[in-house]
Amino acid sequence: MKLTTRGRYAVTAMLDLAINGGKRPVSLADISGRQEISLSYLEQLFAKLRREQLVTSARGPGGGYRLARSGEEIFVAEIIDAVDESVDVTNCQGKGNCHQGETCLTHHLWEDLSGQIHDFLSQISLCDLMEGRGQGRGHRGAQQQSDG
Amino acid sequence: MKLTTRGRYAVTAMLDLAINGGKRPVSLADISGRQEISLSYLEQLFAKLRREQLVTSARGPGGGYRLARSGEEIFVAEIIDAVDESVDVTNCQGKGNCHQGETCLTHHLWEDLSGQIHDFLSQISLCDLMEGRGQGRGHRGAQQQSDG
DNA sequence: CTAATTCTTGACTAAAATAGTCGGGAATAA
DNA sequence: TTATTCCCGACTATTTTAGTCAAGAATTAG
Repeated sequence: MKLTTRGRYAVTAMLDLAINGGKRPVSLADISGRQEISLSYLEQLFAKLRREQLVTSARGPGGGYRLARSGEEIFVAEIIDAVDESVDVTNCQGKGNCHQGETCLTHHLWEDLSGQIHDFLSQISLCDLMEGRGQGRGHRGAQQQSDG
Repeated sequence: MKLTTRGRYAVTAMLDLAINGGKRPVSLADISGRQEISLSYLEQLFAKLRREQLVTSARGPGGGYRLARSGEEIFVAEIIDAVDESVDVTNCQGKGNCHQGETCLTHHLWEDLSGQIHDFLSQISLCDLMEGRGQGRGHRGAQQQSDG
């Protein structure tokens, strides 16, 4: 698991798709305009998102992209996984050739931690983000209250 | 919040410090040897860790670094924050000059999400990692059992 | 004091990742 | 047929990451 601007772009774009995608597909040009992400960069990202079957595409005029599933069934972790290859936690690549075990220990721990973050993000769907729920549980105190 | 190998190095190094640091400080040379991280790179990381008061230093023979607080009071999020400047979630820098509000919406959401990850990592202390608890709750099933 | 050890700092470099560009194509709807 | 849109690969610039080097300051041991 890795967390960079690239993943943010992908989540943002998918969210745009979720928000603006009704019956008709949404073109990358539209997303590019709204979210101020370069078109060609979006193309690269969506190539990956399509490969991971998070979106479907339609060519030709009026074409564009659609979510492959409903927003409730697409999770942030999937999106980030699709576009950000995960860091390799490897000095030893699991070869077990760490001289002292210490190395392996910390690698294991990081891997575990990374897995927890992944699990965490696997609970947050596009729908959750849209509805401002974030994660569906109360969290971070009072951010919902200002306009309540 | 950002999650890269650099942060992993920092967490690993701090964990090494927590494990191997008794009464005497631990030298970067030792950590470098054990964790196979280049000495000079560690120097850079620890400069930041020291600036953020996560470690204290002692020069001269027998010198090295010590945790500034107990392992229970140092959290993963702090370590990562210290060495990885956070991604800026900004097209509009909060200036509010987003033409449609859409942009601001997604930025806000990402910011929120990022905050949640941060909160999550703020709950995990070095001690938790050492004790293999990860986060102190049951999670990810059976990872402790293989060598039990 | 001297010498060895260790942190401290800054400048520099190489390699990789990120973000973005360009150009040609293929499918499709109008 | 033509405009639109995805599709794809190669290319480039910038930034970040990781690592190197060298000089210097503090401290302990002898």
